[in-house]
Amino acid sequence: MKLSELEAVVLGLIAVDGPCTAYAVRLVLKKSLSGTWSGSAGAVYPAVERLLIGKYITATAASTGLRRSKKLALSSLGLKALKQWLNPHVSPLAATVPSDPLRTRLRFLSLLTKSEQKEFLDDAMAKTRLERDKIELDFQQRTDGGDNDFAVAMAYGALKMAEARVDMISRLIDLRNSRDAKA
Amino acid sequence: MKLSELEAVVLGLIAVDGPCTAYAVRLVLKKSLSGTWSGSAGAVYPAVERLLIGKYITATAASTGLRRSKKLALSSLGLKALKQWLNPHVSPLAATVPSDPLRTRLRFLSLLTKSEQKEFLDDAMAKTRLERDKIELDFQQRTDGGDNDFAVAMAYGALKMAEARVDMISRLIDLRNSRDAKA
DNA sequence: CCGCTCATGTAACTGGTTACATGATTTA
DNA sequence: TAAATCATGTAACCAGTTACATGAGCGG
Repeated sequence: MKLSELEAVVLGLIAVDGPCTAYAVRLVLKKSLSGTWSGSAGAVYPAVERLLIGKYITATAASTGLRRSKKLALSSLGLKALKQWLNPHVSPLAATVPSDPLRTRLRFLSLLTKSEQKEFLDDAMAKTRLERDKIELDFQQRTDGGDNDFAVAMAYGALKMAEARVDMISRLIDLRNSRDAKA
Repeated sequence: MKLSELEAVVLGLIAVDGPCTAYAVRLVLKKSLSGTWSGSAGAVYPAVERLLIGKYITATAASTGLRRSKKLALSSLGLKALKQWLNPHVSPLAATVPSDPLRTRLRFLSLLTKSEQKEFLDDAMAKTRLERDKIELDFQQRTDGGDNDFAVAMAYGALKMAEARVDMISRLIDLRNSRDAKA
């Protein structure tokens, strides 16, 4: 009854995006802006298999012509498991600040020379800005497109997070510039 | 020459915190505010072993009395590997917005009843606020304590990220409250 | 002397990655 | 008709988790 993060997301997608194929789930994961979800076959199909074994979902053959295909649907047990997973008591990890590989790397920047540090920070600035712009666009589209509150909130959260990263880098660059100016 | 995220962090800690024991590294990971790093023996010791095999670090026996202990030190090869790891070209993942288990869960909130949703959001609000306060304190301490720029920047980034999460939740709550008021 | 912390490890398990494989269908 | 995409899967590999084990030193 304890779902992995991927299992839960797959189950959740089957639940909210209606009965669908495993492939459809894969595509959603692949296209998600966050790089966390690879949506690789080697991850998704075994996860679906486990969900089937656990009776969290049911599969019905739905072949269009000769092409084999399975439509996956949520079971009542699956809904129960999902609600469990959503229970904050069960997933305390949802409370702690997520780790950020970029932030992690800052810790070790002192190992680089001054010019290497500058290079790193300039690159990070450019990339985080780019990312923020991409997400801002997505947020705008969802807002204008009248997506449901939750989807908009997710986009908003992602945007704020992207802005946090830009802030972090630009503040560091400014700080170092002012230090250099003084010296 | 391709380091896992954990291997790189272990290597980096050995590099910046001077020669130290594997246990010392474990403690740093355990105490880190972000829940990503468990610092479990089963992860750290094998990682150290791999770094030793790869000649990224060297070990010298440093037993105090009868207690066995190994001091780990960075090698020049290790420094090279770390610089590689810091190279943005090598770690593009550092550019994408990090995934957030809380944000992930928002996507599936529509499966809950209205009151369950409220419960979830209120709990999330309380917890993210608490987390933000904790991190704010840490940031203050580092600023006042004259920590180096990078450590302060990391704390700042973590704070901004915590604030982003609070924003995300509070905005969603407000939005739903105003919807309810209208209805 | 009992229990906690220091300090090291090991073994079983699990879940995700990479890469491969198959065959049907669509599109250029 | 060749290439891309739909749709399914499998197998080897790897790293991290959980849990266990050992033994020295230290504080109450």
